[in-house]
This record gives sequence, structure tokens and C-alpha cells, in this order.
Amino acid sequence: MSKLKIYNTLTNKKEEFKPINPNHITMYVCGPTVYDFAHVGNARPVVVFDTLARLLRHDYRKLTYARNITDIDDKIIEAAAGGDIAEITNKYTRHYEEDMAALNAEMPDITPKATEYVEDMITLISDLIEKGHAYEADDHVLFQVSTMKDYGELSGRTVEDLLAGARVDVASYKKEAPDFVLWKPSTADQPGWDSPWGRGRPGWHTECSAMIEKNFGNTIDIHGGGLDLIFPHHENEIAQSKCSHGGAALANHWMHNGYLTVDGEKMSKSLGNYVTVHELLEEFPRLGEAIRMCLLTAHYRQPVDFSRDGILQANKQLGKWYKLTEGIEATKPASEVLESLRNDLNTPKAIMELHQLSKDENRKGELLASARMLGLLEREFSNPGSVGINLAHTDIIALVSERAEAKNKGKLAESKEERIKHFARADEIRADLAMLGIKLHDKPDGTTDWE
RNA sequence: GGUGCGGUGGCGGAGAGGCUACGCAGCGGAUUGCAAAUCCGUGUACACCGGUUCAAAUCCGGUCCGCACCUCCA
Repeated sequence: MSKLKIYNTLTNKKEEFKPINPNHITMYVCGPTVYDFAHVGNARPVVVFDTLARLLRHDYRKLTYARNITDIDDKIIEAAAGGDIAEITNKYTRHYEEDMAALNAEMPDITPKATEYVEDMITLISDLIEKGHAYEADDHVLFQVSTMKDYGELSGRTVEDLLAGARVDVASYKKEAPDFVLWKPSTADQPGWDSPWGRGRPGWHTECSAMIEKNFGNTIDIHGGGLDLIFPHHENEIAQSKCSHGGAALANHWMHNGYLTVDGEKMSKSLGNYVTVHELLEEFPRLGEAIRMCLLTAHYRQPVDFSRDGILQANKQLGKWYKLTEGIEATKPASEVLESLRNDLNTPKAIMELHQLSKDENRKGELLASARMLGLLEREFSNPGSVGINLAHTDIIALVSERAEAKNKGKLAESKEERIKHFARADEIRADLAMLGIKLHDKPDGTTDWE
């Protein structure tokens, strides 16, 4: 068995994964801000890191996987429009968990909520002020980026560049342009918490640092998220944690998934080119698994282009595999699949190996176990098959048997005319049923299946 | 402008110095009254120009093109 290799954004290299404690792996992935439905792009990290979690659970004794819920944020306040933000956040947290479950993503071990960590964030912020890395100004608390020598190690930026490339509108309370908010004041009608700096709420980056410290300590094995979080979000998390922890690394391995694209462009809210998982599941009921497979057909660091055609193609392939593994007991994941995954989570290669396994009569148990390693073929029973709306079950059976009779007569017919007549009737029935979405399959033994 | 990631057969998509995946579609065949399914066979592609090498899609230099981050974003 070869060792797990992971591409590390910190070094821009593929490295051997070296756990802090091989008996207990720690992983933290940035989760959603719950103010709206998640789109398919938001689902990509969920599926990617769920797959990694499955591998880690297979290869190591124990994994604790955390994914946060950001349930305090200006967008949420906006969405609540003066109402109780908990209504919004509860609603969308529930939708998020349902939609991700439809993609066969297991729940992480812990899903900390920002609002439950406000005290810890206040402690962290106070510590940063004490250590001279943060300052209070105008009811805000800001992190002073220039106090950290190695700021920018993840994104390849330098403090000098950031100071030089000052944005057009630098907030008046900032000492320097790159400084970022750790705490901000709340007005009377905005949700807020009491703090040494008045009633207010935490800045976005603060929660992750606080949550990681409380649940895992100074340093975790893997920190993950989308490519767009590298800067500023993860960079600022690193700044907060390192400066508070005397320079200890926040995470040893930083992993970032690429984007889901639409016609080559990033799927995003601001571009308006997004489809929510919720909508998609309504459009393709029960195809969550096919959506998952689509997300895994490309390597996680590469872009993957979203298409409905891709979902249907994946579904077709899954159908074949389901059929092939009907009644088969899952055994052990194939080493080929495991090896592919251990090589920086090469899911496209793993899927290729699945195809190979499906060709081997003797490895169906492995095929099933391997597919499940990827979160696929988890359904226990095959589709019961829905019945057409306009036709009762008995009507279909009647038509199928009428066709069988016509077919039979056609085969036995003496004259050419007779034969054509009967076959024409048989084909007519096939066409009629096809229009209702019912497909007929003649089997070699003379019987006919329909679905 | 800075930084990063890419450009592989009709499409999707691995590989990363020699053995040129895989899937879908296509084509040919078997089977079939028709259809589907299935099976067999079938594809020498790596943006461009130089260089290194016995050997480059893979390494080096340059060119062109695309995307992304630098502002909330998975």
C-alpha cells in the first residue's frame, strides 16, 4: 500500500501526507453561509472532501472531520430584513444538509456554528490585541497585517505588495489598507453580542480560527475549501491563528478544489450563472448520485464544466453498474481504486478503474465496495419504476401481451401480408408506449420487460 | 499590473521522458421481424515555435490563447 499524497497549496507541490497523529486525523473544511440555497458549485467541496473523508476513514483508525456553518454575516442580516436571523439560518441549514445528503455526502463529525463560538472569538481577538497584532478603532477591532512578517505565505502575496496596491476605498478606521475586521459594531436593530469593544459581531475570518483552536488545538492535518477562499479568507485565518499561537502552523496541508464552471466561467452568484442543488434535484429527482459522479469525473483541482447532459450520462453509467451488481455483496475496495485515490484524490482514474472492474466477472464485489468508496452505488434496491400517469399498470400489461400475441402471429404467419399486418400492430404498440415513456425490451426467451 | 492554474482525439478526461488510459458518441460486425440491451472489432490526439535527449504530450526557453485570485464568493 502506497502512502497518501496530497497537493499542498502552501508549497504548491504534491507531498506525502504526514499526519500529526496517525491514530487520529483532523480535517476542517469551510462550509456555507446559510442565507440561501447552495448552488452546484458550492456542492463541489462537499463532495470532494466527503470522498477524501471516506478514504481517510479507510486508511486511518480515526478521523474527525469538521465543517462550519456561518450563521452570522451581513448577507444573512440582509436576507432577514429586520426579522430574526435564526429563522433564515435554520431554514437554509436544513436545506443545505438535505441537499448535500442527496449527493451521498455524509455529515461531518462536527458542524460548529459561528453563533455558538462568539465567546471563543472574543477570547481570540483579545489575545491578538494583547500581542500587538490587532487594534481597536471606531468600535471596530482590526488585525494589523503589517505586524506579521510572513503574512501571505498561502496566496503568494507580500505585505509590501498589499500595502502598495491599496484599494480605492480604504475604510477610515483602518491603519493600513490590508488590515481586516475581527469585530464590528452592530446597530440596535442588528444582531449583536456584548464584548469589551461594545455590542457587535465577529468578522468573517475569525470563526474558523476559533473553532479549530477549540476543537482541535493549534494545528490540524488538513484544511480545505474552494480555490476562492485562499485569499483573503484562509490567509487571514492563518494570520489570526499563527499570531495567537506563537507561530504554530494552523494546518499542515491546505487543499483547494477548483471551480465548477458554466461555459468555461466560474459558477457564481454574482454572475448569475448558477443552478441550486435544490432546483436540480427537482428537475432530476433521485439523480443526486449522478450529480455527485459528475463532480468526481474531473480531478478536484481542475475545473469541471456543469452540464445536464453530463448528469444524464453519469446516470446511465450508474444504471449499468447497478444492474451489474444486483444481488452482489460488497467485499473490499480494489487496490487500484484505493491507489488512485491515494494519489492526490485522483477520482477520474478511480472511475476508470471502476470500468475495468466491471469487465471482470469475478470482481463485482470489489466493484461495489470500490464505488462506495466514492460514495456511489449506495442504494440498496434498484428503482421500483414509476407507473405512467395516464395508464394503469393493468393497461400496460394488457398492451404488452397484445403486442406479444401480434408478434407471435407475425412470426407464424404464412403470407407476407399477414406478417406485415401483425408486426405493424406490434410496432404501433411499441411506439404508443414509448410516447408515454415506457420502454419495451424483448428478451431472448421471448418474454418482454418494460420500464 | 501582480500572482496562480490550464490548453490532450468529435466530446468528457487521466497520464507527466520510452510501454500512447478510460468513458461517451461514431463506424464495422454478431445477435435481432423491428427496437433496445449485450458482445466483438475499430481511433496513434497532446496549442504554436525553438532547445535538451538515443527518445518529449511529458523537461527547458519563448509565443499565443483561456480561466481564476488580488472585493463578498466553494
